[in-house]
Amino acid sequence: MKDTNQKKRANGTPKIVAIVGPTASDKTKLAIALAKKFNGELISADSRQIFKGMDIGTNKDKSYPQHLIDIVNPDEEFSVAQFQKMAYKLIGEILKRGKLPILVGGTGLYIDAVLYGYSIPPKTKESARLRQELERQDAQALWRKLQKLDSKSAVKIGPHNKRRIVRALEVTLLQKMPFSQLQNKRQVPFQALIIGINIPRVTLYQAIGDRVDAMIARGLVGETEKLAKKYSFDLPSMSSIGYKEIGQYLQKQISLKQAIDEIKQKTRNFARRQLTWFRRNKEIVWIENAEQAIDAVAYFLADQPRKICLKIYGNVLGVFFRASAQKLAQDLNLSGFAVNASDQTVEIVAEGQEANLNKFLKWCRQGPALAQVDKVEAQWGKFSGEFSSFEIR
RNA sequence: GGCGACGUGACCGAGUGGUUAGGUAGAGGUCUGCAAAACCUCGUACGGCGGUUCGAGUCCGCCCGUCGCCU
Repeated sequence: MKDTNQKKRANGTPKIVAIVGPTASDKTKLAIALAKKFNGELISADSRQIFKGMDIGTNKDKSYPQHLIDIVNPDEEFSVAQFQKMAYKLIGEILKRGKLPILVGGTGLYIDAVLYGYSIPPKTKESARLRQELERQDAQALWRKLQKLDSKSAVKIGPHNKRRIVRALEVTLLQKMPFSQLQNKRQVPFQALIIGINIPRVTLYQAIGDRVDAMIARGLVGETEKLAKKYSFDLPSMSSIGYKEIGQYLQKQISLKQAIDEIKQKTRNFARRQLTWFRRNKEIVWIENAEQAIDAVAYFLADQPRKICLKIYGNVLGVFFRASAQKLAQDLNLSGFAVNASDQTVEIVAEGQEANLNKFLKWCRQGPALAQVDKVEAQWGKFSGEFSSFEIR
């Protein structure tokens, strides 16, 4: 099984898997299981587990090797761009070893930067100086400036979000191009399966509470005390959830119980933001348990034909949707059919190679020129082989 | 039993006759070099019944409830 997978991997576009989900959703546990099963190596995509010495509070799992953990000291600067660069290097090396790279983590920006090839304007001496200068001014003034130079970004960011206003201005001024136009994606030399862990909200919140209690039991206070001897709580690393609150406790500003409650609260808020981030990515395959994840990866690696059932909402009738879909389906070697449903939607069943089905799905989200697609419901299933061609019904 | 205070949305909490206080939690969203960050949006409540008034969370009466004090 492993051998044939690797052979196939060696031929077509290289494949990688990403595991995403909110904090406390047991991403790492799942990733380890997948790594063992599919001969993979783990690359952590976690903006806090990069720090040495911050183990308990960031919930590191050191029972299995993971790349990009413990790579900088808490007082060192680190950025998405660095992460992206290191991750690309590792992915290349792991593929060369004939193994499956598995990106696992809850830092959505890090994941997307790698998966979608963000090209991030570089940091230079000028940019650093400019940023310092901008940071001294007040948000309102900066926003008005941004409005003039890049109104699109200004609208998107809003007048209060100073951090992002500053960055947008910095890039716009230095690159002499609006920030909103510089957000390019590069073609990425691999194909990714993104698995999202889906847990009911109440279960997740329960797990967060339990995990924080466990951190305390494992000595989060001691760990924080040790770190506090070397590092200031003003550092980004030290103001992470957990360390910040325990820091306040150590400085006698709040009680231990207050600190614990606060950590749980902040972690819940954080988990919610992570979910918002991942939910908007329609490529994510949401799974409920390890078996589903293993299935999804097996299909992905095996290049076995699969089936997908689509329901397309929007202005999709009388716009040559079915005809265009048929043409593409034929090009992609898919079989199945497209039909206008009675509820003003188009329904499509297609079977074929998963990669092609994904291309097809991507196209359906846009539709032909005249169509306006609001929503596409997709359901994956097992290949049946019942269709000999792709027809319009 | 008597006297007094109080009763505001999930929680905290302002408001004493005439727009939606606010905060927290919650939910939704934004996101391209700090992202465990930063920011945005949403939520019509005033214990019940009756009265006064053009108009009541805000005044009056009764009832219910909570708390305190007294007997």
